[in-house]
Amino acid sequence: MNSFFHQVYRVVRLIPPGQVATYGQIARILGAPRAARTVGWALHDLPEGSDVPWQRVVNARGAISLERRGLGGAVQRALLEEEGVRFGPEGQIDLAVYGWPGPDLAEVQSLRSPLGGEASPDE
DNA sequence: ATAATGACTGGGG
DNA sequence: ACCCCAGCCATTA
Repeated sequence: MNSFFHQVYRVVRLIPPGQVATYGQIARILGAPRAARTVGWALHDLPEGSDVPWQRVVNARGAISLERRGLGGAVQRALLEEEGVRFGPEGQIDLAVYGWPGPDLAEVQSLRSPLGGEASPDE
């Protein structure tokens, strides 16, 4: 399945340890700048044993959205701290420091294509 | 095909 | 700067 969800997973897998991206940023990379909520849903749909580093995705404020829902946000925070990400007094991450720059423009094209590695000759 | 949902975001009070 | 409200979008029922 080459759904939007799958594309989200591809991008998230590119985020290196010690860095974080926002839902909106992922959406923007995929060409759907207003689909931030859908990105969050994609991660929600993620199975436990997946190889997707879901913990590296936070909201635009640099905070963990899971914590607001009262779920295992502590787990996400612990995983990030293990990677070297430091949290502010309000439990917020300084995106200017730990924010992921994003993939190269060339990478973006392959991310949007049906195949994971090869880019298709459109646009 | 229509309606509801959600790990979001930006703007207004 | 903080809280609240309405918009947005892909997936599901």
